[in-house]
Amino acid sequence: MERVTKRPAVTVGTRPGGRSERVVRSVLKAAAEELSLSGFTNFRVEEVALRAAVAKTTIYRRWPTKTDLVAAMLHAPLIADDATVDTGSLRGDLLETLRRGVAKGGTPEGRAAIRMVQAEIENPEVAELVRVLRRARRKAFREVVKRAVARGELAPTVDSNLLLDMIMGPVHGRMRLGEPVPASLMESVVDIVVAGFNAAAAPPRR
Amino acid sequence: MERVTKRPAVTVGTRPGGRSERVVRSVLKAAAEELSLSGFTNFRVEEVALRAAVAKTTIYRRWPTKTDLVAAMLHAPLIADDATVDTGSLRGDLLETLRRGVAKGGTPEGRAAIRMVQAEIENPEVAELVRVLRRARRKAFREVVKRAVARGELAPTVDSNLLLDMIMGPVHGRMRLGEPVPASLMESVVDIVVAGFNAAAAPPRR
DNA sequence: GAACTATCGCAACTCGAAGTTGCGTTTGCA
DNA sequence: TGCAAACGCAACTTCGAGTTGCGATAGTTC
Repeated sequence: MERVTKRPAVTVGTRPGGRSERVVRSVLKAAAEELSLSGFTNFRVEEVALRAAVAKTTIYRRWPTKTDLVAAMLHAPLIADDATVDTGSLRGDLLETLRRGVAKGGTPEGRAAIRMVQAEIENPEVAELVRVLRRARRKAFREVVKRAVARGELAPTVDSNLLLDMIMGPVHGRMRLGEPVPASLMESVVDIVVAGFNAAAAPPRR
Repeated sequence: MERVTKRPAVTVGTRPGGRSERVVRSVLKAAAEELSLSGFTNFRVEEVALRAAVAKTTIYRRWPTKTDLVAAMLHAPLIADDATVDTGSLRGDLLETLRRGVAKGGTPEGRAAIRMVQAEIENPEVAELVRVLRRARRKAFREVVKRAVARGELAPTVDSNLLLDMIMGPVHGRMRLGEPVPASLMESVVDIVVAGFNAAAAPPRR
């Protein structure tokens, strides 16, 4: 006479409305707060449960590990505003792209995200998240380059990924250390990179 | 009748020879192995003790925290080869600087170091370590720039720190994700940056 | 609006790794 | 040769991640 009552260990999401939605929202909000207060390393799931006024088990049933929770929390906002920038000029677009990146990485959440990614880069899910975000960003940026080429501001042969890395890379170090990134620095970087791409493309070096 | 036998909780290093030296060396070696095998997050002090055939307490008495141990292990090798590069040309010097940086960051220890720095950047000692290393690197690089200016390859007004960031930054992202950094990429970066600095310096933009 | 069950709350767990303590033993060094 | 610095060992504390079992609540379906 076996009682075969299915007891799902993990919340599956067949009941998305009402209470469940409230729980998810308040947990993610509390997670964001905890992340910006404590950073990833000192992020405590129990503290999130307290903030969200929710049982710790409820959290673990929906997000099996701390990393899952943080990743879920970061996913939406980070992937959201990949709306294409379009200011009308290459310089403007690059500056705007850079500004947005710095704005993202400059917030406590952004820095925490970078930290998490670093600390957990061996974690396949985190690595996959990084790949997804990067792919989205590179794809969006390809449009910027395409328009610049159409305007004659760039050679058609430019490597858009390299261009993106070259404007974002130099400021990443400062962002990672929590240092400010002044607007003048962003402008210098963009100007030098643009000049460099033009000069390197026009005369075939040497 | 108080017995005032001083029992120092932490090893102070008044006895640097013989056994102590052997202990320090084998622990640091074991720590390096463990770091490259497990990364910083999964780095277990007890495992280091086993590898080094040393008591766990011995480790803790000399390096009070896991971070201290890893930092000590990284300090020597990372700060070591800051011998000035001098190939005779700016392009060569930049390439060599970039190559060395990539070589450092490409090893398992290097990646682990980057990861540790990220994860523990709130830790004052780690932050200080980063500042020290960066200061040393920037100082060494200033010589490179000075010689290039003397040769007339750069304007005297260049910001050497910016130049360093602009060659190292773009490849850092790949290094952090454990991706390869092909030589062709390094050359592209250097060429574009050099061209950019020259072009941006000569005509005062606009 | 009644029943079915997904989801939640609660309390008490296990587990693993960091870091500690006390004491006896070895060994560098004066 | 002797004293204290440094080590070995074993048992301990602490803390946070993740688990388990069961009863209570509340979406959803008919």
